[in-house]
Amino acid sequence: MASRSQELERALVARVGPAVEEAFRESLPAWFDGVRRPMPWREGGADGRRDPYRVWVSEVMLQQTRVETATPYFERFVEAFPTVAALAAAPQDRVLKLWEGLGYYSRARNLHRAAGVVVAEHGGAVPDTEAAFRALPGVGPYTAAAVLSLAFGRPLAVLDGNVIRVLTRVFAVEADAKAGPTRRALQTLADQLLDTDDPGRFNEAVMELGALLCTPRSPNCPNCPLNGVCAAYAEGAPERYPVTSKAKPVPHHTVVVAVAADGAGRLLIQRRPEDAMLGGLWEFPGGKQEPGETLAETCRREVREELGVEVEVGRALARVEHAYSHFRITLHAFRCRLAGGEPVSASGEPIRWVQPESLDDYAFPRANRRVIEALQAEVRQPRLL
DNA sequence: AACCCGTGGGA
DNA sequence: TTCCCAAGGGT
Repeated sequence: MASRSQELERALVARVGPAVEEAFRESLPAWFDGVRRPMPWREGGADGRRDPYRVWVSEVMLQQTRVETATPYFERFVEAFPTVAALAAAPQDRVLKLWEGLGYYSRARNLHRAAGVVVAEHGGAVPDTEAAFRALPGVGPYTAAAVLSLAFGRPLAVLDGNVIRVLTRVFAVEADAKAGPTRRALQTLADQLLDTDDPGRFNEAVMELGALLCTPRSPNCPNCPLNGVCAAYAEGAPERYPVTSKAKPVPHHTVVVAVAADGAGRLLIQRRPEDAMLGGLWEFPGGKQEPGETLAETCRREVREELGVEVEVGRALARVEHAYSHFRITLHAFRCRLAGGEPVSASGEPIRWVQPESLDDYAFPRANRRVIEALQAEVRQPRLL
């Protein structure tokens, strides 16, 4: 009894004939050479080869992130940490500060950890075999195939969102593109199509096609080098693919944070646990409003629970709407004053009193950064009451 | 397998 | 405004 992925695999691979192979291995790379966008991690060194470390950093930053968004982060990051050894030697706070605003912060923590492993176990050289590189934290099937093909010429086909979109269209795949069996079948298909003479060029060509022409909403089929072999184009409705299940509704929470100052005007911040969401970043103490609570009550309870001290809640400082990956919040920030006692973190995480100007030295999540912006705007234009 | 994990931009 | 989703990985 064949599994669903095996059945789909056979059906797809059976459709790979000379015309399809020529389209993917000749027409597509030729098109790519003409439109290839310059990117800082695409520059080769004196020997014409790319620095595996820079390719690696770029691929991690590009996970679920647009090229335009990642590019300035990449420039600053490799400037600060030019080598694996430099990254491994850096304190995590500094790594997270350079990642601030890019999101999915476990990527930064894992990359930092992985750099330590590369130094400790591979003499600082990025592993050039699939098994060794894949074993590093934060390196999954996509990143392994991307780095090893682009930097070392290994014959591994990438399967990312672009490739999934291109393949499900060319082959008119009706199955749920995100489901495991479908992904496995598409990986096999990509492996089959891969041009082993220049895997890096092939992989980048498919991804560039997905980014520039075979886009989710309104694909530019008339200019596509694959339109002669594309089933979705022949059907006349390429945007119907890939087929995916509907996203489930996201919950909404009301969150309150305390911007508490001491006599010297310093503000109280705390670091989030490493294994939590936004792990390792700093924030103002606070938390979710519970049913029946006023905002001030939430503020007092959260500070009491987290730091063991009472606060007097002052006036509202900011109201921030923010969407995370799987829920939304409305965040209310209040000026607060400690009513006595020294705050002690109940979770054991570091807390710190810092001058408002020094807040820029710490990595904060976006919503907290909005609160800081409101704080700084107030300094420039003080309230008169 | 299903869920968790950020953010910004475009339609 | 709301929704989608972008060079995914971990659990």
